Amino acid sequence: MATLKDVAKLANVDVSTVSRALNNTSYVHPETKERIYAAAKELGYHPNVMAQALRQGKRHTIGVVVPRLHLAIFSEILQGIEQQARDLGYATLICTTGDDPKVEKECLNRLRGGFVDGIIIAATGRNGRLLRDIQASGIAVTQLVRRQELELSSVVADYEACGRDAVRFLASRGCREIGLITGSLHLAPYKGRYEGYLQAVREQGLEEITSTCDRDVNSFRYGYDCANQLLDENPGLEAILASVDVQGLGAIRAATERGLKIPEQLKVISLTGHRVGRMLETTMTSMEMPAFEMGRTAAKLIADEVEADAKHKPAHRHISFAPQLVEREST
Amino acid sequence: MATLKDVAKLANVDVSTVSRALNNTSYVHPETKERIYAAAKELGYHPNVMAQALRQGKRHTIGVVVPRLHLAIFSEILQGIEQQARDLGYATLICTTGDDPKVEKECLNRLRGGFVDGIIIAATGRNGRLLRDIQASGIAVTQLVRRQELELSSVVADYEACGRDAVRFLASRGCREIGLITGSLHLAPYKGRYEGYLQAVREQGLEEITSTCDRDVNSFRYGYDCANQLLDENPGLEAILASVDVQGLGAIRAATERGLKIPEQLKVISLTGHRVGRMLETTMTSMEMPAFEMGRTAAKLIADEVEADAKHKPAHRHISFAPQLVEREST
DNA sequence: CTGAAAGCGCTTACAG
DNA sequence: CTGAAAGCGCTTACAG
Repeated sequence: MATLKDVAKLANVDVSTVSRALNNTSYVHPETKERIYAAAKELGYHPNVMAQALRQGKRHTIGVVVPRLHLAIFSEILQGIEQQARDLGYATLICTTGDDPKVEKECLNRLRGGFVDGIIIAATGRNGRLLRDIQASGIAVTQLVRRQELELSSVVADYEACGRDAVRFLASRGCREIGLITGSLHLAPYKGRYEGYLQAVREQGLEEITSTCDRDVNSFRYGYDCANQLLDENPGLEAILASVDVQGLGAIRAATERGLKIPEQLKVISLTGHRVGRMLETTMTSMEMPAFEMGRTAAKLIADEVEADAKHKPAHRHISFAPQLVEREST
Repeated sequence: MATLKDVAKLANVDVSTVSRALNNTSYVHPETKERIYAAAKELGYHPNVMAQALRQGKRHTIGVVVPRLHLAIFSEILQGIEQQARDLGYATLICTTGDDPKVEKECLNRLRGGFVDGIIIAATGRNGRLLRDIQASGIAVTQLVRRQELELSSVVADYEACGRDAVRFLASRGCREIGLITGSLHLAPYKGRYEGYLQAVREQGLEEITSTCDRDVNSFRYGYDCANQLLDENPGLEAILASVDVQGLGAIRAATERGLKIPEQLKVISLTGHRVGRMLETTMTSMEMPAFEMGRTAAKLIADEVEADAKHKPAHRHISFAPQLVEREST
């Protein structure tokens, strides 16, 4: 790799002049500039970004830490983050944790060591202290999807509304027995959906019917097993709310295998839609997430904070997006 | 952020001693070590990885450049890359290009400038020269899924076998009219699947029936439109081969809307399965990709090359994986 | 066992 | 308009 020094030698000037010419950071005699450009081109010079970063103290990079990418909403949110970040001149560095606190800790420690200016994270919730430390050490941190630390900025969806609106919608269609497939209430999105569900269920004078099981929660199988459990225990069940799309697929499959007609005998709604619902044989009614926008917003938040003067950093902000009920064939 | 210097001052030793103690790179008196550890802990010291990298010339980071993550096989392959990379002590930096050559170029130029030791890429094919330059400049490059440059290592699936095996399987079930939804033949995977299809179709004495359309190729809509086109033009069509899972979803939907029973009146196979087929109402027969293994292998390849002596770099290697036909309800 | 020095590749006051 | 020098935070021969 050619360095500034090589270019300087070839162009017969000092490295500082090369730096100024290439970065357009001060006037350089046009002829000199010419020579420098030619030399840089000839050598195929590319600046070493690590050296730049070390010198300038800015890395122009955002780290994103999410539990998983495959068949999850995070891969869609990431598109928004990446696009916005690119527009603002930032690169994006993605880490997945599989929701393992240890892996998450490793990721964070790697990132904090100079790799990034800011971190966007959908956290396990077990490294809150570390996250606050990182923020305190001068790296901007924004929570994504899961809001666990109130002192850190966050971009989330209104999960309570998801649960509430879905129940109200079903009630307006005459459903009285509505089951919810949920997950660990330690995770804010599951808790939120549950609370919204509960509120609407009570308000409608219905009974609470929920199910969890002992599997990877973001999976087809989780939805499948829970749906079967709900149907076994509630012969009169009229509708199932799945927390996420892949659970919804599992629920639909379970219903199909039992010979239940959707939506006549059973209605199904996904409370976290990310473009999957409309692709199915029986399309699935979903609370569609503004995932792309959420990603863009998180990236913007981080960039704003990074670029603010150290003296008046913006206060942390909590932003919540409203998902939208998109009615399809499963209801 | 605390630096080595801060720790040195607090522990009353030279920075070099701190470095040696923290990295266990030479004997340090136990008592001194103790003091240093304590000081590091007190200050919450974390090494600046950019400075380390600049000094050592190694970054312990692999860049991954893929067209997209959402609902695509790349998000599954990435799990393999990340896990293997982590096991080998590398971080992973992901960029998505949306298959836009310009964005790809930007990504590559950013990565080459010191961010990574190696790059794994599913390329657009329009930056071949740049990729060879990068490899020549000392950054290891491995192609993923799409093998376009024969001088660069690659990890791909046997796409010809996908097309061939699927046709043979259908022929053995008595199908005679088999349509293929394909994409740009400039991309190796599409070309491979098409050629395998063609070979088997001829060998079975059948007629070639293909379809493309003018949309984003990795989409539900692409599969939906092409399937409709195939069905319109070939009233006797017995089976559809979709290139990727989301196209398969589109094809199934198109068939359903026409009132065709799957598999009795129409069979559907996805030639690039990544765990979606088994989640459907009518589960989809697929050529399942060993995506996780492919990811692991690509990461291993890069790491091997990075760690080899500059003198005897391993020659480039082309590795091909055999997908597996998993029969489900759609055939 | 530990310190002083050089240097990774860059940027940026400071002179002139 | 340009050069010489200092320094970002680290590692690593070189002495002692």
